[in-house]
Amino acid sequence: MENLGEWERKNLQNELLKGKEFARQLRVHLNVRPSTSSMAAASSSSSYDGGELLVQKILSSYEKALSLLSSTKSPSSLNASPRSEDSDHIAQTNAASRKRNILPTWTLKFQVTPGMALEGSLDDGFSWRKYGQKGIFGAKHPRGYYRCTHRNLQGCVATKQVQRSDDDPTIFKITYRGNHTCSQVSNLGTTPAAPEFQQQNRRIDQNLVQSQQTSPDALLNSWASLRIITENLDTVHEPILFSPFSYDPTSSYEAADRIESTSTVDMNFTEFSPSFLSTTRCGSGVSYFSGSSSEMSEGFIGNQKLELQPNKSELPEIFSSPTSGVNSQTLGLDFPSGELEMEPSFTFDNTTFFS
DNA sequence: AAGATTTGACCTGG
DNA sequence: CCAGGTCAAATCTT
Repeated sequence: MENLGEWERKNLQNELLKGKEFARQLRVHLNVRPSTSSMAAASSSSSYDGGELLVQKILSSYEKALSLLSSTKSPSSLNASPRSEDSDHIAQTNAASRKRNILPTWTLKFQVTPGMALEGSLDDGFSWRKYGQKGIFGAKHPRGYYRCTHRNLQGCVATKQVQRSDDDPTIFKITYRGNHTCSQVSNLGTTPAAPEFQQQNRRIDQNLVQSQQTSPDALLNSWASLRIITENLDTVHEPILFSPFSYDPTSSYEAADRIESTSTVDMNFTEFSPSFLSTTRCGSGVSYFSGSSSEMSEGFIGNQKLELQPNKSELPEIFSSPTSGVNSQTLGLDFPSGELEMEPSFTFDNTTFFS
């Protein structure tokens, strides 16, 4: 029985402030972007402006979230979602169930390729501990329930549910609930990932390192692309930022006005497991994504391309632990300047996911 | 031995 | 009452 209300709120506020600050820094970086400025000024101006625009949106989102947060005192103020109005009348006798209502939720979809293992719970960079599995009415496959490993130690409330798709068994729907509030950041090679996955991790990490060291494009190729599908995004209508996993502990929270909205990210993983993301273990948040609302129907639809324009020096700062300068150690993702266009082509090689 | 997973029981909201 | 979510004892793994 934890009473995380105040604690949660504090954390949220802290992270929002951090995120805001980082966004500010990003803006500075964007404004003084050195290398590509002169030569590529003309060619990249549009994307550059887009970056500035993104920063502004991010900042305004943070402002909004912070003001929402500070305008109220009680933890229940987090329940600023549209649906909260419905639940306002609900008796607040049960903190747990109430907490359930206030946690931001979003959904990813993964497509796996048969043959390879699916250990690590589709390792998304966080360490999860399975606490339940249940058959779901009308679903062929059971749903797995995971919570953050550091739940007890750090009170991290993040949970996720993993369910294999009925129609396409290679597709997994992963629903994340709550942002990570734990602060552990692991280093390369010391990830608490699923043991049987570690050999694979090592290999992949090496690939990653090589990708980083050789060319950012290689990494991008590894990333392939991903596609975002959003669902139930009732309040947000413009794409802001997508980080598929746990890159960015500092920009991870969904804005308060978006709590309970759900976005779906579809991605295939080809030959490159996201386990390389284990370098950012349990930061303070998983991804933050939003997108224009689009109906969510079958498979991979409603593709919405996200354009990221990370700079070499900028991204690690965003996509790393907020607590310290572990950038180079965490991901060190070197994105080339310019557009990063993602489509679903990651492929998981896991089959024992629901063993 | 400690931590993770499994699994049936229990709890809660609709 | 039922489906979904969580708990916790038993079991497994390292």
